[in-house]
Amino acid sequence: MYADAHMADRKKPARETDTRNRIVEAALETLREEGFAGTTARAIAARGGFNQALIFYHFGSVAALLLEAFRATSEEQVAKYGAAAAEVRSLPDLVEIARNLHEEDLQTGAVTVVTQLMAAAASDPDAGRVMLDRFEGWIGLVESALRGGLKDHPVAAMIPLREAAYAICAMFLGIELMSRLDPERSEADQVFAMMSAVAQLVQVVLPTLLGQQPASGA
Amino acid sequence: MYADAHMADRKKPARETDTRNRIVEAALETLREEGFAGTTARAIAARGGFNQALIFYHFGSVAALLLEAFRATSEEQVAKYGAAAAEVRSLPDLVEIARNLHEEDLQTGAVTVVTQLMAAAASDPDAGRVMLDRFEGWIGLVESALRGGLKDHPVAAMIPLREAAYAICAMFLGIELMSRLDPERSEADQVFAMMSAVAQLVQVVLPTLLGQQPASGA
DNA sequence: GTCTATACTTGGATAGAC
DNA sequence: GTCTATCCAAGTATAGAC
Repeated sequence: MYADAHMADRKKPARETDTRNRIVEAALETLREEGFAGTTARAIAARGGFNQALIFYHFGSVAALLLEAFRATSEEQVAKYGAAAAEVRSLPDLVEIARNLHEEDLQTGAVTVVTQLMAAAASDPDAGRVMLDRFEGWIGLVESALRGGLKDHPVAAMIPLREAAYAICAMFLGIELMSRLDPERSEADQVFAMMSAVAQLVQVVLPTLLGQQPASGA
Repeated sequence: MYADAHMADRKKPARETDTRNRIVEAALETLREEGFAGTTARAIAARGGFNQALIFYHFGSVAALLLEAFRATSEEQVAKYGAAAAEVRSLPDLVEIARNLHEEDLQTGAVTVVTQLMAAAASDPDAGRVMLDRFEGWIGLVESALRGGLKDHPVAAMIPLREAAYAICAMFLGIELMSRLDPERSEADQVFAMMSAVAQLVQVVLPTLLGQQPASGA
């Protein structure tokens, strides 16, 4: 057995081992560039410029490393976008955040990593459950953004926001999944424009028709 | 070189070789059950009860087989749901179709196959382009269903239906991707219920508010 | 903790008999 | 057109030196 250094590292709050982070970074990068199928121990090590054996010493297996990598990137992203989500006061605000995240993903592939790992986890029930658990952070983020955006808006009472958030997250993952396949990535922009139009419609037109003030924000 | 039997088989309209179909079926089944990572030549052959070498004789490579399998399942599904889509006269109709397709996917995994192949194609530009091309059939199907469902409906003129169809397809793929990870698959049902509510809202309430008759159907 | 070397396994692909 | 046998490349993982 190896030294079990990959277990319960949370005890060392100060100065997480540098190497672990390097490995996680290299894993994410590989996932982004090569896809799940190409994310092997050798490929990760080559990209990170360290030894392949380190992966097993620190994480025990490639699969365990990938789950850990997902946790890391997920926490980071949720923290990053959570602040923005808390500021959402209208649906167009939310669409704007989504558009930014999409724009960022074109560069960093942060969401691509999620879709790759989700697809991979489809054949591994244990990994699947872990992934889903950790994805809750995203759904919760969108749900609270919806609550912020639809404050005092009549539709907030008409549809379950948790499910709406789920659907929105799903749509976002699907868009990344599809748009990755297009080298030009031309269509996603128009899709976000369409969503903007819908958001405007719901935010402004609908309340007016109901004889209310349009909800604030926008 | 092998006999190039995998090229240009379209010339033989009558009685496509039996074996090819068996192989394609086995490939789809494997993709469904084992995921992309587990879909190897050996696994496919074992599942289909034929020899591994046949894959290379008939298709040249595993990757080529998978693209062909996607074409087959895609055409079949589009044909199957295209009829239903043509009958769509309201948004709730469309949601109902989506719900049925989801229900079917729980059994047959037809959509799971798509998500698996899309994720896999993310790291192969050529395959990606082919996948996207062939996925157009789905987008077109949803778009024409939208046109049918929103006939004489005011929002049809307010949002680009092509983009809306794209987003709906993306959402559907995302839902399958996510719900696959949950052994109970409990949440998707509620998500479809939510979409039903939204569809009703758009279909009935909105036109009424605008002083029109609600669009027919529903 | 990190490196070298290597054991072991699996997968893609082909040759050649039938 | 199908099967057996096999080659070779690539993957996971570990042992053991440093």
